[in-house]
This record gives sequence, C-alpha cells and structure tokens, in this order.
Amino acid sequence: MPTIYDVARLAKVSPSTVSRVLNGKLTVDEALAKRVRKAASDLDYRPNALARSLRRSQTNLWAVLVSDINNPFFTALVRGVEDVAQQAKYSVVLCNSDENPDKEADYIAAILAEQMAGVIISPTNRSISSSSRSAPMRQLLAASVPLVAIDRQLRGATVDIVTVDNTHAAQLATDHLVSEGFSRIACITGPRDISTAQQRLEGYRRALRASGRDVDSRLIRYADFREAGGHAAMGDLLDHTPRPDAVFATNNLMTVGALECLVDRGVSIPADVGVFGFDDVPSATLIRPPLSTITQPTYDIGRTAAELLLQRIADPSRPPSRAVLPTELHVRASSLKRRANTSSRD
Amino acid sequence: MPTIYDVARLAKVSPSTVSRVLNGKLTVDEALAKRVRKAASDLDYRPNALARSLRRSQTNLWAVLVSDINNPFFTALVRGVEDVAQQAKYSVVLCNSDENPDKEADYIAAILAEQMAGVIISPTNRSISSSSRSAPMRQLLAASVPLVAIDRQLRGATVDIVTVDNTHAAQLATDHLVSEGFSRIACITGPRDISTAQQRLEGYRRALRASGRDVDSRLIRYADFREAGGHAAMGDLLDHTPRPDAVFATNNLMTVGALECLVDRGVSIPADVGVFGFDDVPSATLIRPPLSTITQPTYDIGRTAAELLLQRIADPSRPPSRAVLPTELHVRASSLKRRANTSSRD
DNA sequence: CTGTTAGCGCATTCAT
DNA sequence: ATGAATGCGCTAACAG
Repeated sequence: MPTIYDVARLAKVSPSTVSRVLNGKLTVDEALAKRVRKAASDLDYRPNALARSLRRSQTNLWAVLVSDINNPFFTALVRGVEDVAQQAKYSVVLCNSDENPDKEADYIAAILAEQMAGVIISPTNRSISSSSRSAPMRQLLAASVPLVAIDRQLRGATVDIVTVDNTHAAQLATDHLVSEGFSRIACITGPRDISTAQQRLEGYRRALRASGRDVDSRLIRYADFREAGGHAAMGDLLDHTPRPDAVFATNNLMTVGALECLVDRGVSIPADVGVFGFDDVPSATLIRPPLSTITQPTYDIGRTAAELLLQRIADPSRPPSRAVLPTELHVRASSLKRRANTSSRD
Repeated sequence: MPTIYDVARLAKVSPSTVSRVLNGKLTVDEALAKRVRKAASDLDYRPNALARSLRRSQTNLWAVLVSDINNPFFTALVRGVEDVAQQAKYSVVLCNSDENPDKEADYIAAILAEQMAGVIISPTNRSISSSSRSAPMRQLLAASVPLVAIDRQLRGATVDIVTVDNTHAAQLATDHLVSEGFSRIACITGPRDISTAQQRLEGYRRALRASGRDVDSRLIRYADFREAGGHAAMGDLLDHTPRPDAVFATNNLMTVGALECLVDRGVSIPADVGVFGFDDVPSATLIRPPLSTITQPTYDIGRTAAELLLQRIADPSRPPSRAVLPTELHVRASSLKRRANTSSRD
C-alpha cells in the first residue's frame, strides 16, 4: 500500500502538502494540488484510516449497537441512520448485543478501543449498574463518546434519546380493546428492567384504571421481547385463571409468538381472544385475521438519532435532548370483538 | 485515557515490559507481570486498538457486508458468524450495501482504510466489473484481505465461498409443482447478474425440461430480490398471457411480495395459483395457507463462512474452498394442487 | 503558501 | 529477562 510519502515523492512535494490536498485545505496552490491528485491517483493511493485516526484520535465510524439484530424494528432503523451518516461522511456499522450485557460490554470495549466517532444504542440496561469498576458502559460515558439512545432509556445517565410515547400508545391500544368490550385483557410485556417494557405496561394499566377496572396481575406476563417468549407467555396465560379474552403484546416478535400459540391451540382470533400488537410485524399483510398494531416511524427514528448524534459531535457540551416521535394506531380485525365477522382491512 | 507509559510508570517497569505482559508473552518475570497487571487495572487501562493496529497493520474487526440488511436471511447469518468470531477474539460489524454498488464500494473503502482483519460478503457483483481503476473491490482483492463470499458468487475472482446447491434445490421445488399437476408454472427470480438468481432459475428450467415441457420465457420475471419487486412481478404475470397457475419465487422477500399481490387480487392459493418460495419467510407459520419453501441453514452458513475466514487468515496461501450446505424442502399447502382442500401442515 | 519536525500509542527490533 | 530506541502513516505545529 502506498503511503503519503510515496505520493509526495512522485508529485515532488512534501508529505504535508499531500496531506493538505487530500484533506481539502484550500491553502494549496492549484498547480501543486493537481500534481498531488494525479500522483495519488496514479499510485492508487488510499489513506490509512488507522494512522489518521491515531493522529486525530477519532475515526469516522459510527456504531449502531442494537439489542436484537433479528428484530426488523432495529434493522429498519439502520437505513435512516445510514442516510444521514453518509451525507456527513461517516460509515455506520451494526453490532448485535442480543440483549446480552456481556456481548454488549464486548462491543462497547471494541467501540472504545477503535475510537469510533459516535454510538447509537438500544441498551440492555444491565451494563451500567454492573458493579465492575471497568464496566465498559461507564467508560463510554466517562470518555464522553457521542452517544444517542434509541428505543429505551439508558439507566443511570442522561443522554440524547429518541423514542416514541410508549405509555400513551399502549394506553390507546388498550383503550381500544376495552371499548371493544373485551373484559379480561392480558398484557405480555418485556423484561422488567427495560423502560420500554415498563412504559408500555404502564399504558396498559392506565387504560384499565381509566375504564374503572382493576388491574389483575394474573393477566400480566414478563417475557423477553422474542418470539419464543411471546409464545410461552401466551401459553401460560391460556393455562391459568382467569383466562384472557384479549391480549396486548408490547413488541412485534412477542406478538408473532403469541399469535402462533393461539393458532397452535386452535383459539379463534378475535372471537376467543382479541390481539393487539406493538410495532410492525413482518409479512403483516399476509396474516389472517389482519393484525391490529401500533407502529413506530422506524426510518425517522434512525434519521433523528443520527441527527442528534451529529449535533452532539458538533457540540459535546449541549444539553441532552429527547426526541419523541409519533406512533400510529392501526385497528384491524384481530381486535374487533363487536364486528368480528367483518373482514375489514385498512 | 491512560497509555502504556502510564502503566509502566506506575508499575516501575519499562513500556516494553507492559506491552509484553499485556500480550501474554511468557518471558516476563511473574513478579513484574503481577505489578503490571495491578497497575493496568488500577488505572483502568484499555489498549488503544488504533495504535496497536497501526503498528501491526491489522485490526481485530471482521466486516460482514450484506446486500440487504432488512432480509432476515442475512441477519440470521450473523449469529453464526458472531459465535465463531467471539471464540477467536474478533468483533464483527455488519454493513449494508443495499444491493447498491456505490454503497458497497464505500464500505469496502472503509474496510480497507480501517484495515479490517477479514470480510464476509454477499457481493452486488457490479463492483468488480466496474471500469474504474480504483474500484475498491479490486483493491480489496489486490490487498489480499481475507475474504469469504456467501450466498452468491463473486464474479471475476476465485475466493472461499459458502452457498447451497441453488440449482438443485430450485429444481426440486419446481419438480414438486410439476408433479402436483400445475401446468403453467412461472418463476420470479432475482437480478440477472447475481449467480443465485441465475442458478435458481436454471433449476426451474431443468425441472421443466426434465418433465418434457418447454420453458416459456413469458412466465419468467427478473425482479430485485425485494418485496416490492416480487409484488410487481406477480402482478405483471397475472396481467399477461399465459396466466400462470403456479409460481416459484427465488427468495423470501419476493415470495412475500407475490403472496401479497395474490391476496390483493383475491386470487386463491393454491386453487388458482400455487406458490413455492425460497428461504424462510418471516412469520411463516402464521400465513394461510401454509407456505411451501426451500430453507437454507442460515446459522450454519454464517458459522461456516466464519470458519473459512479463520482458515484463510491462518493460511492466506491455501487454495480457495467452496462449502455447499444442504437445503430442506418443506412442502405445505400452498403448493398442493391435488390436495388443495386439506389444510396440512408440517 | 510550503517544507521540516514531532508525536499520536503501541510492538518490536536491538542491546544489555 | 528487561530496557532503550525506532517507526507504523498520518496530521498539526512551527518555521521559513
């Protein structure tokens, strides 16, 4: 691989001049600049990002560290991030913590070691409360690496964040189930330590209380935000008293799992059990009955996170901001008790 | 951030000794080694990967560069790669070329600039034939960065590759449609320049020929391996003569698109049009009728690719090898003409 | 406007 | 077995 010195020699200038030209400094005579560009092109020169980064102590890589790479919600985000990043000359790489704090810690260590320029993260949220002094998340914050949280709160730190109004959205969905006349509405939510799971559960609770009902804890299950977890939780609900006549699942994968369980057991939707899901579900339009869902603006979440990251990089001292994006409620047949026979779609 | 010098000073040894200890050289006195480890821990020292990589001209990052991050086939792969990588102390980052040669080129440039230790790629295949002398793919090969292709052939170069027997699998699927008595079997395949699309189409052709039929090019569509493409292709097929009574779609997303089109138009499956898909389809078990598919061992594809990469890194001169993994044929109701009324599932 | 010099943090010679 | 010196490729002071 040719270096800046090879280019300099060929162009008969000094290495610094080459560096200036290649970094777009305007202070170089056009004749020299042209020679440098020609030489670089002739040698097929590519800057060594490692050397540059070591010198500047900063790369042009962003990491998007998500908690489940197999969840389309997270991969859909990435497009939005990429579009903004590309404009600003950053490359974005995706890392998968798999809801596993150890894997998350490993990736954060790598992000730190590689001096990446910014991080967009949906945290597992056990990292920061870890007692280990060298907890990588702690270091990430200490090193003030530009950081934006998505989807969930980062516990123990105030950072830029982009989410939706989970409580409100969940409340609307549950309101709908209530107004449809379902009386034993269950909720399958995510891990207790994840804000998203808490807030969506809280919305469910509020809706029930607002309608003058008790919240029956026997109708609540904490699962893992995955398909298998949703499946198991649904099975467990069906096996116990009171038997739910509707279920609100707080993410896409658990919704799919719950649906599979219902189908496996021959439970009719929505006649026996109404279903409302959170997030878009893959191949949603092919599922019968059509599924009622709350959807999030995934692309915009990615875009917004990237824009916040850019602002944070530009001004590290600016106060952390929170972007709350709108959700959409899509009522379809799976939650329509009273009109269960019409096969409405939107 | 503390450096190796800070650790050295605290441990009252030389920087080289610190380096040796931290890199597990056995030639250091245990007493000194202990002091060094204590000092490093006390200072919360983390090696600067940039400096190390610059020195060794090599990082411990692998890139997985896929052509569509929203295709679960590719994200499912990543798990397999990660598991192998972690064992070998590599971190893996995922990049998305989006079937766009320009984006692919940008990422390859970044991979080169960051001196990543290895690459697993599903190439867009326009990069290498690009006329530009500085085509990054060309450089990637020239720089002999350890490289493994997945899913598709890398045109113009012989590299390690892991795939399935696409031709054979497609032939089996089409054979099945033939034996079910479908007579106007269409094929929706991917871009012409992608080997996977070519091979799956070839398998379709062979099956038709083997059954003594002509291959009617009016029943073939080249789409983009995406949902929208599959949808459009299906619509186009339905709008022209001869009207197909079955369709074989050569990947998961196009299968979903085709199904959506059929549902939109009220075409009954499989009574009016039988459907056979390639790859697992998201939420497949919820789709009615159950979908016949050929499935690939995604996790193993990832694992195998990672293992080949490891071997390539260990011995750059070893001849390129090709791993061909087995597919599975799952016949379900969507392709059963003769028994269209039974709602069999497996 | 351009060239010379120095140093980012580390691993690796080479001495001892 | 350990330490001193060197340079990976680049950018940024500083001179000129």
